[in-house]
Amino acid sequence: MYRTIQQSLLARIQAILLAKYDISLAQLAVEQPPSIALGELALPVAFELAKRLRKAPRAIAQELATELSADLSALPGVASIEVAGAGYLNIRLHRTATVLEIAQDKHADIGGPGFRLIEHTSINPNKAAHIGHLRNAILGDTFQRLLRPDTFKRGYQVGVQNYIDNTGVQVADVVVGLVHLEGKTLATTLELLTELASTNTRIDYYCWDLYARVSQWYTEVSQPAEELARRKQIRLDTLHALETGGNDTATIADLISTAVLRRHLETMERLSIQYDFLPRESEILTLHFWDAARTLMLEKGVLYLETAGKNKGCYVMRRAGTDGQEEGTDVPDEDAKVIVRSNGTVTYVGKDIAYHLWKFGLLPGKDFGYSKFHEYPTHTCWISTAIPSGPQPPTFGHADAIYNVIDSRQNDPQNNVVAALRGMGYTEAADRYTHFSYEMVALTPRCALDLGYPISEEDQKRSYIEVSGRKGFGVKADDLLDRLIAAAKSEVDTRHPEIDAPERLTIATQIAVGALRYFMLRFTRNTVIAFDFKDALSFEGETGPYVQYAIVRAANIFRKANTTPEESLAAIPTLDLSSFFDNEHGSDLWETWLLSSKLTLVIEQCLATSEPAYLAKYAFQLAQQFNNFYHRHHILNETDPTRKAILLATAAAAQREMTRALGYLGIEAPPVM
RNA sequence: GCGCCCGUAGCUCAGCUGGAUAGAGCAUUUGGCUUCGAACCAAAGGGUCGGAGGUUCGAAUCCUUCCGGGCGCACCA
Repeated sequence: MYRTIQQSLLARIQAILLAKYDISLAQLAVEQPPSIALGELALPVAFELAKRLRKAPRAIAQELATELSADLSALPGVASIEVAGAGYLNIRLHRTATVLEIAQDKHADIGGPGFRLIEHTSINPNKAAHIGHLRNAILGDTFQRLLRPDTFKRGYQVGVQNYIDNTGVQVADVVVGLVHLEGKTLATTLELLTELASTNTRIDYYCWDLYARVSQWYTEVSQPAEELARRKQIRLDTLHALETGGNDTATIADLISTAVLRRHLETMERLSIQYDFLPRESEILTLHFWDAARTLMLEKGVLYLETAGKNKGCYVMRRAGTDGQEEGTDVPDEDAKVIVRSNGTVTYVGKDIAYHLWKFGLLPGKDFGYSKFHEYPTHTCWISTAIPSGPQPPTFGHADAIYNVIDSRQNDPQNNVVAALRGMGYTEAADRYTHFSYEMVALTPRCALDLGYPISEEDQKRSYIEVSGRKGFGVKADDLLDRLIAAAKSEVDTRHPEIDAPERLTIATQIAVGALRYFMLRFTRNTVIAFDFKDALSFEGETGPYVQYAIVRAANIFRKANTTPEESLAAIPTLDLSSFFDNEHGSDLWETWLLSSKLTLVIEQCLATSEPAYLAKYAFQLAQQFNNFYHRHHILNETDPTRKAILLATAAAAQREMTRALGYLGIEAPPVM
């Protein structure tokens, strides 16, 4: 609702500026005054114009105010306009009219045409998911929820994919561990998988340790140089076998990576995170996506053969952010990015360029085969295959815009892919390519010590320490979630002994997920999260459970009052609201309504900046506002029936928007807690 | 050396495209459960917004520079 009023106001101002001063401003700032007593909206536009019109800001503001006030009927919801301070244009809303609109759930719509592809999670399938992967998946999933069509907004068509690098060195390393450290064959690997399944041992946890052992095995200082060289060669041979396919080594890799992938999907589903499609690198290789991309890149002159210098014999591309060499000079661009090695194999960036051309539907004659991989309650998750089989899915390529949730350490490679697209003349695709970048999750030294990792004195002085899958150093996603559930469970057990045990577990799980998802979303993307169990396990203050608790409190009121939020809101048009909002005394009620009406505005802000943290912040602020309201007004004891009905409706409006906001954050509100 | 990010209260972080007295949470101190549940609320203390210049009516926000920290810069993925 707030958004609607804002939009009509801005349109009106711009029309006036054009007519009166012949000025058109693309962007107009709108704020909220420091106190509600000054109004609901503030426009600093007069300051902006002061220079250009060579007039005092206050004088301009006065002119605009007069102009706007002349036809208030053109501004629905606006009660008055006045000049304040050094030249602010302060707008007061018609409170009761606005409350009526909010009660009827009128709000601006969000959405548009086009298909948007979001890639997130993308964990190498050779180890358990850790807290860094959680940040990625939670960011991506939340953003996807903000875009997707639902009952609140028209939204955008979206596809969610999780890229699986099943033929890379990381998987190869685990295969090296199985074959060369554990002495496994294809047959005994199968036995191992059944054994792990029967003893309820997680394959991803098993691989976590094995991967760390292999990494250590490659660099064992006690070994002679020849032995280490032999081990490195084993690694390269294994990687080569995976890329080629059609051998026992590749089959072992496929068994392991698929089993680990299934665990990842389970882990993420615990957090209500789901996918539509799992494109795998193995198909990008076997379906020769790169060949089509290379042809295209050569045609467009983006890719060229280097004939001299250190990259002689390689196909290279100008690196992102460099000017390259002058035309006609013979000096090789030493800084160029190698795409095809001198031995003819393609690098990671090359494969990524091919993959991204596919995403935009720009890779001629190439598509994945698809088959069903996993069934969610509401939809199917597909996986790439070399040969299509059975029923076929909706189209996943041909995106109009893409969002890649990938951590900031991948800035360079991502920029190279964009540079390739741009170089090929696909400027529109390049413009609609969003690297949804975020900083890593690291551990505080104290946390690392608590977990029993040896930390050097130097590291102990740092504010955080980077996690490392290679070293097996980090906090596993499922372990963290289990600890959160246990902590929430013990609270629920003591607070609600009357509830059945399974129900208590459900509630504890909802609280744990709420705490975890909120924790990962409350930081803005480019803040490094220094992870600490004390903060992550907290259910108080600025946390998910705080918001959940506010919703539960509201629910209790309606239950005891023997009514529903819907009924309470429906009663608003029948009430005489005037004496309750249109004075200073009614300001705290009004502020609750006003804040409740800002969800659309906040979502649009999140989408425009690719920053879900704003929504987390909003959910918390609204819960704070509600809790304050809750303590100030004892609704059930209220004797004036009109006042009681208005208080109930106020609680209902806040509860409705808190629930929605949490829904977009992927957090459910438990019935009790 | 080059590129990106960060530096705001004791700690962890917000502060949107420059705007009205710099805000939260945690921690500390204090007050509030016979009340719709205290996973809560209220209050207090606590900040030269890393330093220095500059642009502007106006800078935590933009520009320059310096200091401190992080992460990237392979014929690895």
